[in-house]
Amino acid sequence: MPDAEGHPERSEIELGAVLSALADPLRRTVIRELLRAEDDVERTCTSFGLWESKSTRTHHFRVLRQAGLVRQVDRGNMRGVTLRRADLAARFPGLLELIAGER
Amino acid sequence: MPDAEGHPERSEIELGAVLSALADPLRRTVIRELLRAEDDVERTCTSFGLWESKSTRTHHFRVLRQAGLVRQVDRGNMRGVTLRRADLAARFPGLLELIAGER
DNA sequence: GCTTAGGTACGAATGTCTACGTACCTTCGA
DNA sequence: TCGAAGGTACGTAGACATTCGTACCTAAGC
Repeated sequence: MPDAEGHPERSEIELGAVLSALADPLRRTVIRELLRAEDDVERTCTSFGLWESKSTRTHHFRVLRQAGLVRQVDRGNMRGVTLRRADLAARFPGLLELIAGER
Repeated sequence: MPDAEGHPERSEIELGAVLSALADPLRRTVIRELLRAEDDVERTCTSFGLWESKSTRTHHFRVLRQAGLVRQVDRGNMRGVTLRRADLAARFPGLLELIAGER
């Protein structure tokens, strides 16, 4: 279980990193998907639609994780992905609504 | 007066372009400066602090303009820079507050 | 007319992002 | 035990971003 780490604390989440992460349309799609689900559902990385290759996916989820947008828990076999809804709402109020409202 | 154009309409302002533009700390600084001023003050490009070279500045202001964040009017000699406050507030409510609240 | 200040355009160098293949790891199910 | 599924790590290739220098333009002031 290599680096399941790289999660910043709530107070360490930086606006620049968040905006950079959200600048990519693929990553915005992932966040929008997570926002659509009511509560903080845990999803697998593959469950978001099969665009791109495995390694590319890993890359994008690492960016999201390191920026503080999602949390990934190691389930051995797989990785549970959850949106850090409360942290983001507290740190950057209005941000998630902005993403949710796209398109 | 080369391309003083490249301003998207309000409805054409895309979230992706806006987020990309705001991902850069220099450009966020410019927007924050503009937000600090009460009304839609027209400022020159040079008035934001003298970081970097002239051509780099031009580049960053072009990104901001093409993303729809600022408006640049040709005053012959200089270029008046204004924040597209109303357009942004209408299209992406909460966005500007997010930028203003940084740091 | 000349100079200066504020800007743009273009090209080049450098750097960062994105995407991919390959190899490898871990668990679940046959 | 042997796949197969879900992921990571690493290296690499191509695309895009950032920065700069240089040349050029326009209006204002002398």
